[in-house]
Amino acid sequence: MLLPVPTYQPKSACSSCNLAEICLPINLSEFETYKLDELSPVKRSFSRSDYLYRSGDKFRSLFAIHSGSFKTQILHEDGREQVTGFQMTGEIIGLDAISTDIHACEAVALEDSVVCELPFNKLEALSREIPTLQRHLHKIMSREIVRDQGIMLLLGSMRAEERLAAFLLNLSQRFAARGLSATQFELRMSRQEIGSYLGMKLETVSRAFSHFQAQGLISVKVRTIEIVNLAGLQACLNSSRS
Amino acid sequence: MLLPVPTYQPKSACSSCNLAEICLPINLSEFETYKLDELSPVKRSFSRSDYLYRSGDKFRSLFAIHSGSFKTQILHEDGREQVTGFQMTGEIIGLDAISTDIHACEAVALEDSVVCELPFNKLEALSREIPTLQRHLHKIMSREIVRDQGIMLLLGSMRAEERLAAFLLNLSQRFAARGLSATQFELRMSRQEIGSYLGMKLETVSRAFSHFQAQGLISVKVRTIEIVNLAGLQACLNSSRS
DNA sequence: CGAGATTTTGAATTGGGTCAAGTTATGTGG
DNA sequence: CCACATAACTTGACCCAATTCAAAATCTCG
Repeated sequence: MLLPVPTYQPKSACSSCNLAEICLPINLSEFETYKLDELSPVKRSFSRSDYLYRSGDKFRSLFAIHSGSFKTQILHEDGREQVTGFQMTGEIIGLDAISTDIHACEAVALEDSVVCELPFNKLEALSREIPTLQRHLHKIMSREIVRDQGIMLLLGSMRAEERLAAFLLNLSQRFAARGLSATQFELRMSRQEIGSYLGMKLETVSRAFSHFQAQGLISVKVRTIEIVNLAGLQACLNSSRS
Repeated sequence: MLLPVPTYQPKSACSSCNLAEICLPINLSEFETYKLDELSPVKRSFSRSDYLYRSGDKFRSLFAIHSGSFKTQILHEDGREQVTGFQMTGEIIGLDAISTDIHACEAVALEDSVVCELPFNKLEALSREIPTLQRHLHKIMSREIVRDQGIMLLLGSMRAEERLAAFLLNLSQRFAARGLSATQFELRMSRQEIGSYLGMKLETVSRAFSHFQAQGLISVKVRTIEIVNLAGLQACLNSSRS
């Protein structure tokens, strides 16, 4: 299976980079990287508030975010909706649709973004040939499960300010992992969207921001955030009672 | 790849039954079923409150619940803990551990139970050979993601009684899928555990049960539940405002 | 520049949490 | 099998964090 293929230049700069998620690097041999081009991923561009997919759409592909960011949200019959995640460069979305072949949630661009479309049947075929890729895919899915369970913990047992602190610290880590500042960043989402994600009302989000600022933990100017006292913000989290 | 192997009697009655989850049936050819025996799954028994695995344990296997039921819960550093799910016969647990090779949560038997241990590296090897199994595994993982996101919706946007109604209706469906009564069942978990799962205090769970009973929706005798008015309970769910 | 959207802040309200007491179940040892 | 101890559950009264409603301030973008 491991035929040696000497020198190799990727046909598309994209195929490997997209599966090499920032937080979960994948190391492939040259031959495997070569095989990966069979995916022939297609890049697609989106403007702010464009839908990448909608609830009910037929599932064909996973999407690797090449640049920009998205939110995913589920819609309940009765109109209730909830943001289930914010995804940024290097992250994979669409995993929820594998289960039924229908997208269970919808993905909306939070800014101008580019995604790389990864046809799922090709991904499955390739991961049968490349065990490293197979394991990688499993880890990506499992990591999503762990992430979701972390949100369940947050929603089920934290108070409003703890949730926001956890949210900001998570963003901070993710920006840092991408080589951006861990302490200064621009929020791409509204208070309403943050609130939906964290299970609280937008007013509560706003108040929590103001309170953190008053405590000297952060500096807020609408969507521009600076974490002034990172340790202090972390301390917020550990101050639980129950 | 699809060599015909005529008549076949499963060596162990277990290998196929465990992957053929009740809610997600898998259809394999005889040869594939034969191959599946390479998993050589081992059955293990647990008494009530035994740990199947603990947080931090090295990951080696997934577990198919053969009989009985479990709860999974995550422990936060600060002592906070949250039940992330209740699993019953036919369901697979341990998916969270694939991500890091370390179990992120712990699984505790709610009653005397038997599980089937499925070594994950064998499962991966087999799913490279049996595309149907590969797809099945992906669907199982994806379904867990969808389930978790459903809980996020529940925790983030439902009121206490809606949560309990959703919980009871979910249990009802799962019992029905197993050929048991959809309207009469025994809870295997305490009020405390239900509360942890639903993000509310045990007193609130108890009050919600009492209120449903007062409304004539259910009949509660501690852990014995009868759903008297199923439609009424469903109506509870759709009575949202936001 | 101006209109609509987003955010902030205040005041009043309330759902669920907390604390506490009493009741009912469960399980163990005699 | 019963008695007792302990755990689990229910109910009440009070309280507080977060929601709701409202209005003003600020931002965004055509």
